[in-house]
Amino acid sequence: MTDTSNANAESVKSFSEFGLHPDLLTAISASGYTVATPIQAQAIPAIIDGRDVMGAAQTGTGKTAAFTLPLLHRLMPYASNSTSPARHPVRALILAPTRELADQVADSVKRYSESCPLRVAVVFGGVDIAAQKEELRKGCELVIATPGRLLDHIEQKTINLSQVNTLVLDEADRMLDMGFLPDLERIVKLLPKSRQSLLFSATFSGEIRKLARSFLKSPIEINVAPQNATAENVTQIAYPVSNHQKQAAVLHLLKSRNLSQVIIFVNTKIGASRLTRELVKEGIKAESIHGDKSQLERIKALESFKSGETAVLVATDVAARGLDVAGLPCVINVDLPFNPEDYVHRIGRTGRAGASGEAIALYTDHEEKLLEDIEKLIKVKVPRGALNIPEASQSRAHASNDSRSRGGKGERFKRTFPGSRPAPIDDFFFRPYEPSVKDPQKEAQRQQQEQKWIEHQATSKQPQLAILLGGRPKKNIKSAESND
DNA sequence: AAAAAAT
Repeated sequence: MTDTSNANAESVKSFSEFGLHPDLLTAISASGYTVATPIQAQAIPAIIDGRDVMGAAQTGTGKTAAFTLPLLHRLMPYASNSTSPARHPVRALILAPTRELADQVADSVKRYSESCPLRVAVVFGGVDIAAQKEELRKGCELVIATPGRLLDHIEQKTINLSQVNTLVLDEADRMLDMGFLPDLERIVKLLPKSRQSLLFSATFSGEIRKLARSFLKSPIEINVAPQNATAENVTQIAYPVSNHQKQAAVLHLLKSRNLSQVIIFVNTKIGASRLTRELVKEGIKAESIHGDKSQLERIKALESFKSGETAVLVATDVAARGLDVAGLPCVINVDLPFNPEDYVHRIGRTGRAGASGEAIALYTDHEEKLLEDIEKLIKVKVPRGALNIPEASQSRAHASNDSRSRGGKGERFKRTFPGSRPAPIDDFFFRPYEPSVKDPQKEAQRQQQEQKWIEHQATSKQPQLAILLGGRPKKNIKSAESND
């Protein structure tokens, strides 16, 4: 209801102006921040005042700090060194849609609260529940959770939410998309009625407004990002390819451009695993993240990407939203998302915090409609380009010729680099091919799935992927053009 | 059509 669009238009606020707790200011400046982003400038004072807030902001606008800082500020009076669990009831609850996001918010909270005796617990599925129970038993002022595991704790009576005076729903639109509404309702029912509620969402759809009406009380509305806008500092381009060229096109892009790091989005979990395997086979330092991986694998993949150890992260939409990889220069959409809004989120992983970024999309005839839908949504025409993929990489004939050499796969990369030495710049993308040790049962399952996929590809009359069968293509081998 | 989330 409050129009804030012209508030703070010209004023740049420094963090010291908000009256935040000195310990927080120390942590903020230790993180190298001095000036608040627009959403922070608007949200921090409102949250400190105890108001409910409904915030629309693209991720990468400093949204997380916009609520974690004032939240911690308000929790400060409760900070205590007491070891009595009774002295540490849960006073604030942050809910996020994916485990990675919950973890990421927790990272941010922990960074800002490092020096104060506030206790923070992170609660999500896919990991051992016993450790979480123990932390909760000891007591903690702030809990960051995904809804499913939180309900698990609620049922097991290992958490008590009766003292929660602040609720944060992060990425609320995503939570609705994922069907969390019933879970949210169950959780919110357990919270005191008189509390502060904060809701953050990429957009304010009708559904979100409805949610806000039922969970928030006369919220201050903050809208710093035009809806569905893509950052101006992200250069977009789309290349038409045929389906069987996609993999070769990715390799071509990785090798011809001087990209330090890139997230590659695909639409399926199997597709992510497959592409990753092929990239690794090509000597590229790639890892994948998707919902069929164990939580440990997901955490590890994300960590090694964030640390810069991995050059390419192949992801499903589990990573489309909110993930913050500092200074990521490029995102490649190998498949266009079914939902045009997801395109906006995916490419929002780059060009964050004012940096410039590049968003490359590959699209087939089949996906042209999707690209048009995306353009309608973002109200921008995505420039089309042309890729000059080396012919050898796309050759089917070559694939069958060369398939005998499969036994020697990876031979080329057998030499190993010394353990943890950082790779030289020129080798940044490349690392030796090391088949990983796998759970035989899972591996059989995976192979079955892959076989299904391959059969599907065959029946849908798509040419087999050259590289999938042929290993690393030799250059300058001419071949018949595929005719599609 | 896909993906995500408790086990």
